[in-house]
Amino acid sequence: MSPLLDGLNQEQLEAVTHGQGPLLVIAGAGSGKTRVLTRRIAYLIEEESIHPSQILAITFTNKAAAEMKVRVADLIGPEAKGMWVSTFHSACVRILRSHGDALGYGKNFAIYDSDDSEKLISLVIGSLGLDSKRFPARSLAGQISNAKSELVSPAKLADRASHIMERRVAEVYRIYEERLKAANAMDFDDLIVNTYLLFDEHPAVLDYYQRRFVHLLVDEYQDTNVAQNGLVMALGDKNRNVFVVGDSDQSVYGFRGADMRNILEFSKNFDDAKVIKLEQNYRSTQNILKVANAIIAQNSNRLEKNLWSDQGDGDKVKMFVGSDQDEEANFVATTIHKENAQGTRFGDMAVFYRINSNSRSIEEALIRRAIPYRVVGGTRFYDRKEIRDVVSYLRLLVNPNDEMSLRRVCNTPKRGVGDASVLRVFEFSQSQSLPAFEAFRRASEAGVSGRALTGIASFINLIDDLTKLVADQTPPMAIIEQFLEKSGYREELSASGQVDDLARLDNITELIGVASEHQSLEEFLDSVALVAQADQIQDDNVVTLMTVHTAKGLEFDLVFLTAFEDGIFPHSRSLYDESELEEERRLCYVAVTRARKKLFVTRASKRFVFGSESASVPSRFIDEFPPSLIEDVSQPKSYDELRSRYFDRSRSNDSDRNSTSSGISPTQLAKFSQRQSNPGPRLEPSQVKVGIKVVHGSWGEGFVEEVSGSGSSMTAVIRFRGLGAKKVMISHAPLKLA
DNA sequence: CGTTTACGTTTTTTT
DNA sequence: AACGTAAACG
Repeated sequence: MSPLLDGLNQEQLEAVTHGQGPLLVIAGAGSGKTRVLTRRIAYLIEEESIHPSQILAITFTNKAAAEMKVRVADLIGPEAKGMWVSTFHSACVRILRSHGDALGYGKNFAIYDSDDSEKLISLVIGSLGLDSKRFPARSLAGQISNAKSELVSPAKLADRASHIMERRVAEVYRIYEERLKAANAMDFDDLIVNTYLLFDEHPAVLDYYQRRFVHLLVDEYQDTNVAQNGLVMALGDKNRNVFVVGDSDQSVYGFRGADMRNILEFSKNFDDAKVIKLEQNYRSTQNILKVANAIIAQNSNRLEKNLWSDQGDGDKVKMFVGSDQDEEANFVATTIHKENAQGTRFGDMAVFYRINSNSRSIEEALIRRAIPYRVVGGTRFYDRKEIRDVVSYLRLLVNPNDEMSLRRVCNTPKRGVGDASVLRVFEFSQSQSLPAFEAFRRASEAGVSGRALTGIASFINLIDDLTKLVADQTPPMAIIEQFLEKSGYREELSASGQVDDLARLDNITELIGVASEHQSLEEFLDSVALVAQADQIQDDNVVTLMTVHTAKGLEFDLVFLTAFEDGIFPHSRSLYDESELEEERRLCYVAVTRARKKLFVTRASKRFVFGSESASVPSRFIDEFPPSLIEDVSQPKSYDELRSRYFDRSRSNDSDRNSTSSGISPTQLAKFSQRQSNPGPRLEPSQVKVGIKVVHGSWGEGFVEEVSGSGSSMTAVIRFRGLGAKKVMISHAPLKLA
């Protein structure tokens, strides 16, 4: 027997060796679906003589795609490189870059993220004279996105509208689409929708891809939306070799249009589809699984299945209630510390929360205990102002009519181009049907004069100069360098001398580092546009903090599920809608099933929400945990524990920070965690000696005054100029030799 | 045109 | 509490 099939159970084997035709794999949490997918691909190539280029595999994140490629290559060798393994969005970009012109888009179209599209929608709302209170951009962006993900065009939405408000939404949608097209830009949803339309309207293109992709494999099928499902159906229509894997119990993206029906009705779309259920869990202890099963059993809208494991019972789920969020966070940090002392790697522990804002108190507690961690998600690196500025410039060099980028940077750095002038230029562009950049060139005709006109002229010169570099195929990293010099952007930041601005320069340096890994500007920009939060996860032995959504697909020995309170988890917006509550419950199921060995569920009796303190009620889901599988660990059990709590508190209060009560300032926190997420060349613990001069990424130069501990837990007291002495963890802090 | 100030809004979750 | 936008001032 081929080694490809070693160690597979009966169902896994059946899935991997499935012949032709559609197959639905219902894969419970931890049932080895990644394994099945990779083996399946390898099997197709090795045993069924399918060429790698004939395979299209869709994963949920770019990181998962990269990993899958590596795993398949491990099995069958480097020829796996020719496969398309990517997310829906990446695959669509690839298709649209080569065939999107058939839809009237240039090949150099820009990709708008949700920020860009919300701002553009906001402009449209303004241009229609609508009241931004009654028509919030955010809400409209959501409605438009939902329409798109269900393949509803502006015209259809207008037809369907029964109320004046809805007609307005449809109108905004229509004009938004026009503006996108004029800017030669697509938003995230367009990438999917336009690929769908491309196939729908151009049978020859569809035919080409149908012939090319003999086998389709799609992971996380429960999280596909109508448009994505339509794409799969279209592509798979010819060969019908559609292999989808999913678990409707883990569908947690309903809010962005994901539709469980795609998986529930797969067998209707393909009436000859074979269905295989994977129910043996290889990940968690029995107790954890029993809890998970009990929770998800409360949902009515689901396919029955029962996960089982032949592993031992393991620990009970430990519950902790703190008096407030700090006590809760302290418990988490203390427990992590203890578990680490007993041999669990930091990298095998994770802290989950329902909403990003809950990371704050946890971070503070971890910093106090000098525990290395990384926050995944939250404010993304690519959402930082300086990064967006640079990226906008780069986008303009590829597509000068990218309206949102033009608006963002035509006065960055300051050139005296104010709102009024920008408005004139864009009105001129629209009234004369001129491409946006052309309107900038003819700004004087648009009625711009004086300082603003000079500013625009120098802006255009800058873009023209930089565009020449692109034409000469200058590497992206060199283009950024040139931009920083010629535009005066670097000078503006370094001249200000503000700590924040220096941190921004660091971020840009980091962006240059990422850019250096890319050959062409276009390719670099595509990768920037499509990074997922989960793509930032890397294995370097630190505790991972993230939302439950981001944690989907991951696993850890030890998991903390925090802020488990009604209104937070389940979220207050879903309390009164049964189907939304079911989605929250699935989310809870996802959280619980991430844990291999130990699960801690924590909450606080009161917590700060919107800056004021409010009482918290335990999550209603707690009642669904089988009582016999819960252990309450709230009461401090030993003198040691009491003492360590006291110790933590007092230390947090008498720190030498000159800031106010609440400990760590948000900007410090941001810098700290951002540093975590992007490790650069660091100072080795062994290099640190009392008396040496070092440079800290955010705090500048300082002298080492004291050193204690060793290896990864080594700490030093460093005196920074103007800031006093700080205690830092060497392996954790952004330190370099001065 | 740009900076400062006041007020209102925010927190679901993300490609 | 923190951030962004709208209004007021220089």
